[in-house]
Amino acid sequence: MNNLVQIKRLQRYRMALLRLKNMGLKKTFSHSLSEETGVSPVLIRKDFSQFGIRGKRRGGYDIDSLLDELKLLFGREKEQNVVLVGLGNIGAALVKYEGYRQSNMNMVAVFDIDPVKRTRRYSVPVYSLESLREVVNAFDVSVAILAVPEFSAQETAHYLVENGISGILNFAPVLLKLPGHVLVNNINIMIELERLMYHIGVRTKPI
Amino acid sequence: MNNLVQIKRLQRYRMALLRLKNMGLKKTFSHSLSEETGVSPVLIRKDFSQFGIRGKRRGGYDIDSLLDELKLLFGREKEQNVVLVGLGNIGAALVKYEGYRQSNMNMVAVFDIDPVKRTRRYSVPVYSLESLREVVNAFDVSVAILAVPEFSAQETAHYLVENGISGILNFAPVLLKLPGHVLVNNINIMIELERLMYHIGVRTKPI
DNA sequence: TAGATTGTTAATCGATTAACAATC
DNA sequence: TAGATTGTTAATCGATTAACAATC
Repeated sequence: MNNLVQIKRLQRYRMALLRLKNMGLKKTFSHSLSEETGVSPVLIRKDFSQFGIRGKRRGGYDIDSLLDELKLLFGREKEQNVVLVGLGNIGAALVKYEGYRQSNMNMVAVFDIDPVKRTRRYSVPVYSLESLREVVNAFDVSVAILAVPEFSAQETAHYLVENGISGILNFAPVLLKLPGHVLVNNINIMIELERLMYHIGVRTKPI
Repeated sequence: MNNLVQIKRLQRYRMALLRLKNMGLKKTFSHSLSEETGVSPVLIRKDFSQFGIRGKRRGGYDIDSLLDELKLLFGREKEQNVVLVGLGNIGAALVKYEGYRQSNMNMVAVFDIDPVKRTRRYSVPVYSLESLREVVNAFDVSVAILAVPEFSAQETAHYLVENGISGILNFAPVLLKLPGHVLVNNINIMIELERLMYHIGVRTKPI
């Protein structure tokens, strides 16, 4: 099993389960989850089975316990701290975003080189990058959101890694070159739009 | 070949090529591109070959022509229009974002149900959702960015599809249920962070 | 020419599915 | 019990890699 792909599927199952729970359902079956997620029923059962999640032979899966097991699997019982670097358009939107609490995450600090931006008042303190190491140590941070301009992304990412960060959610539209032990997830809006357009185009293209 | 995965790789090659071009290089080789992207040299050559992109047996690939061919492949020579729906935190950041032009995309309109938000002045006009169909027809829009709150995402997405949208870049943290012909790309910040944390956690977990 | 690199065909590997046994 | 569903083992399928031929 390609673990990366499998983990993505597990996250997808969880989103579907939240939806079903929200609709007031208590239990579900591999075929219902399949309908919600587009993943085949066998594969769903196999994924669950491989992570030690068991259903009832005839009664399907209990939604609440499924969600609990997934939460456990993703280590979401204990709160995890993140930092944000860069207070531009996207950075500002990300500080104001309210969803962290709900996912048991906590944004403990924001960093920006611009002193003017550091005077802005958010629910999260804004520091100069010089304080990064201190914050990383104090709050045991291993993951950072990188939302700086393209031209400084590589340099800043490198600085983050030097100061103890080992996972980066990168919003800058560049391929970061970092030591092999560092994990990077890229969010690139243009690339996502482009891929949508490509697939739509191909589909509607005359033979 | 899983076309979805292959297309993602091609986009990745392009990002690497832009970096190399930026560094002043004129040509490259499958092994250099491999170093930049983490994809094996054979697979890179195979990908190019399958899309009819040819190198020189001994001289590698010309970066500019490679970029041209990829641009052509992704249909990026002709401008494509998109709309944005939802002017919340993320929506506001996305209107202000400057990268569309560069990718030969054009945001032609923003939609929000809140009349107060419609008075805000951006470089893009803000309308009520009632005008959606008109804009879609006038500007031949097939892709929309959805940045509305979670509770209204499903309903709004459905409305978009009813009015001619067939590709959605979804920022709302929900699994959208839409007709099979509609393509959805999800951008979910919490899920990305969570996956980073999972992989870091697994890696550092004691045996 | 020798060496380096592309491009392709065959082999391998891993992920998904089919078949079916287990059981509630 | 019969029927429905899970969970697993074996088969298939597709994607990646290995091997190598082509050629600049």
